[in-house]
Amino acid sequence: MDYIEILPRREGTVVRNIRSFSAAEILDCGQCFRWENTAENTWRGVAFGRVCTLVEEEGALYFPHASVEEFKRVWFDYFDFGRDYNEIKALLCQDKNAARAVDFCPGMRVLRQEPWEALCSFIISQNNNIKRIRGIVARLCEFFGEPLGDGLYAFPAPQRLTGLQKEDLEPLRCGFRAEYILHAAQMVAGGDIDLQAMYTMNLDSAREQLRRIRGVGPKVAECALLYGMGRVECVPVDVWISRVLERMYPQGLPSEMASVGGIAQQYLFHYARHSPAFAGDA
DNA sequence: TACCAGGGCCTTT
DNA sequence: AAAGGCCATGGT
Repeated sequence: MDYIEILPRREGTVVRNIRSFSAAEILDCGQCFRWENTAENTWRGVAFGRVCTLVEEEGALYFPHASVEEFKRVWFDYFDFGRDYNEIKALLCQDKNAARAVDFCPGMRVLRQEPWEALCSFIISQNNNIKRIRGIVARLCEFFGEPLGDGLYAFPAPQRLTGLQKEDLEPLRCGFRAEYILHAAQMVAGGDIDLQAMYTMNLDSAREQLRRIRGVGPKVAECALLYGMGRVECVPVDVWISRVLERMYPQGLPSEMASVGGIAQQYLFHYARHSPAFAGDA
């Protein structure tokens, strides 16, 4: 297990003995849409209604604006420090293909984002590219989220969006997704769907409930469960993963990986999109 | 069943 | 600079 050390600094918190962490791999891989590389080794983002600054140092991570208490309460779980990635990587690397992907991005992790933000973000993500998704999400937060200073905004709660008409979302320029967002907000705010319960409930029931939302198909439901509800056995299949499955796993992912299939998918997705080796190999 | 809407980014030409 | 491909879902 990674035993990370969490220590106060005069300003903020430093975390040492971190393995398996690369901010670029984690924050710029299409699993989240609100982090920016603001300076060398420095990233700034918003999650759980809080601004977070993160500096990658030699063998450590520095959170200049987070107290030890806030780190433990919010960011420890968000960055999934409670999970032993070394153990998972060891398991995945028994397979030759997965080992290549893990070697390509050994600092990858699956974030534990807020359920509503993940659901809403991945509704926006459908039939869309990462650049544009980031723009739409940014405008959604600017128009409807609580200001947090520094020109940053919280992700708007579903309650904030109920009662809006799709015309009200025109400034987001999200096209046909506007009515999907509003329908999702109504279902969640109205209690028709309990996102919190989806952390632990039967997986197929969760999938079924999510798919009652207009605009939520199998891919989006799987993304919401994986990135928003901590369901790491979920494997969203987009075109990239579909290529990976075709070429590397025509019989499907090995059953040994099933319990962490979503994490395996994260390595493989990044590998397929960015490795010249994958692109070059017909 | 097959096909298209919606729109902006990307790659190729 | 222009053209064409891409994308997840729902509706026709």
